[in-house]
Amino acid sequence: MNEPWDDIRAAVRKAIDGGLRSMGTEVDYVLESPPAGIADLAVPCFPMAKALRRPPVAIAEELANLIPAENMIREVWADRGYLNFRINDDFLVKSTLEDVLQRRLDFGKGDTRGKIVLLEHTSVNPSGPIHVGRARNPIIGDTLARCMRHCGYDITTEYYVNDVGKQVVLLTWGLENIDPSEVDATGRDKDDHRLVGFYQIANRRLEEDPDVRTEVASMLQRFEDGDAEVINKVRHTTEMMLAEIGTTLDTINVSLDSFKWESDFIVDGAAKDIVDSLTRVEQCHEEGGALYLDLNEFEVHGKDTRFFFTRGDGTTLYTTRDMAYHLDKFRRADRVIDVLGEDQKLGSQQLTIALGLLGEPRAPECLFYSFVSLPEGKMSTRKGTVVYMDDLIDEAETRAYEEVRKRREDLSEERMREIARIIGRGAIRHSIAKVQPEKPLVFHWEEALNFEGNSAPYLQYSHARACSILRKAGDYERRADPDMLVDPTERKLVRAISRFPQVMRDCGEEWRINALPVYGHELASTFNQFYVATPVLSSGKYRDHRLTLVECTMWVLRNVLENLGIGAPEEM
RNA sequence: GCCCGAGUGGGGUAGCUUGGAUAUCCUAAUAGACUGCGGAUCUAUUGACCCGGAUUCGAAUUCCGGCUCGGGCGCCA
Repeated sequence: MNEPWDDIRAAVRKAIDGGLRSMGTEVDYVLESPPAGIADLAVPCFPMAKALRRPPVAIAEELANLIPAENMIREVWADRGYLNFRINDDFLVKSTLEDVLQRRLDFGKGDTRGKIVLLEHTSVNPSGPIHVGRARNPIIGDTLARCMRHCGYDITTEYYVNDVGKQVVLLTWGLENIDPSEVDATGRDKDDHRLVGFYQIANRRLEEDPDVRTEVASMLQRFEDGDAEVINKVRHTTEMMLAEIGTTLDTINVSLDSFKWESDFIVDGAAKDIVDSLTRVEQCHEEGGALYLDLNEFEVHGKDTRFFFTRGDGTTLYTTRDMAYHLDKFRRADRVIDVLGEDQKLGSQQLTIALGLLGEPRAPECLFYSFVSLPEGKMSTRKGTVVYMDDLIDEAETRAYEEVRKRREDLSEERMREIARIIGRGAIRHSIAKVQPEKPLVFHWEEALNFEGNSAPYLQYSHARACSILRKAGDYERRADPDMLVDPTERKLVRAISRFPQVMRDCGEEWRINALPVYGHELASTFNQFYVATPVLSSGKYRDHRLTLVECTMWVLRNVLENLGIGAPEEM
């Protein structure tokens, strides 16, 4: 699908190529979008100077004289070594608006790719409620999945359920051995919040009491030996936790397409197969019964270059099972994407190298994010120094409710609650999605729950305002006549709309999802400028055209919100 | 100690992949606009590229060296 700007850029390139040919050369050049206001498109002529052995200023001037201002090009001029273009707005207005009217939420959608993508995200340990330290994972993962889907990829999202290992086993032990009266019951009435108290106490016992250590170790051993009783008990605990985590994720509009259980790779022998294969690799060595690969030649190391894949007792390790999981993923998909916390970087490198040694040519594509921390430091479920997602969501909804009640006394209680839910939840997703994943993020209540400026409510409000105009307008004829949309604010708005497809490509192809909130704010802001400057309903012969522009804006705003996983209420 | 990230106005943030013209936007502060199609709005002003070198006609962007912060360096997950 060709978007308006693709056609424009192609036409401009053709004209430049023609100009260069008349000069008797075919040098490479970059066609860039200069800072707003200077020009629409520009070619810096400095890099050509060497090849043409002429000063950049002269090159730009000669090219400007050689290229005619016709068709899509309205004006060509040279400025201090730049070749500048002003493009024909009329074409942009007509093609953009017609495109949006016709495709609505499919505007900017890419052609279907033949490839299947498996995107793993969230995969948090099911040992406690999800907290905001990990909040970036589901939000980044789900937003990326939405954007890539919009770009035409066939995406399946998957949660890898960590039901093997000390954490869940310890929790299961705690549920059986800790007297419920010992557990602090101040938490909320939700299983994950109830269970986490057992987990914290169990951790303390484990540190203090050697007998507990022995008991838990024996449970772990039985689990790894495939003891059905232990496995089922642990699975039961995990299922309880997972269901509640799912409920939390659901409130912020995140749903996973599938769940893969780590223990499956023990039960079906895939983890053992990995061990057998790795044993035959030349880098494999043994120490005290434990097996490891020496990754010296790959320059990947922690304390040393050894990467252990079994314990001395022959049981497998997390990364060993993760290898089995990745081979399974590669069987199911063409591309495998993992959204991971930055603490997984080393493990992920080791995993990729080990897979390579087994003859797997593909590697997972990883998106790492840094953790959200509190002003006083890192969050820890074990230590109880956390802000839970459920609490953050509640707080956001409460604050949103107060705002709605202030403004909309006419609405029913139920409707106010409903709108407050959409606004509060959206604000959380937006505040996380707008920051580049690798940037450190310190959690502040006021910032996460900011409803002004560059925030979800600002986008939602602009959308609701557009809906309101369209509601009041009733029937109108959809028209996209450039001669009737000549006001600078109208032209600016059309330009903002026309950029959406490019932004979506940036999000889906380059994984720059934070570009979407940035763009959304620009679009909403441009719409608000148009709104104060230009009457719509009472604008006589312009009415239909302006309503068409409002409708197109509404579709694109909704499209932005949809790809961010944020609700778009028609009133608020 | 070694490895990997991040440092942009008072606070937050975009731009960095592919060097280019006047560094984006929010917030804050100050001053203003509107009986309007919804004021969760709009306009104006103030204010920043961690430090030092190098490459270049040109560096927030590339390279080298520091500093500060986060993460990693388990026969944990």
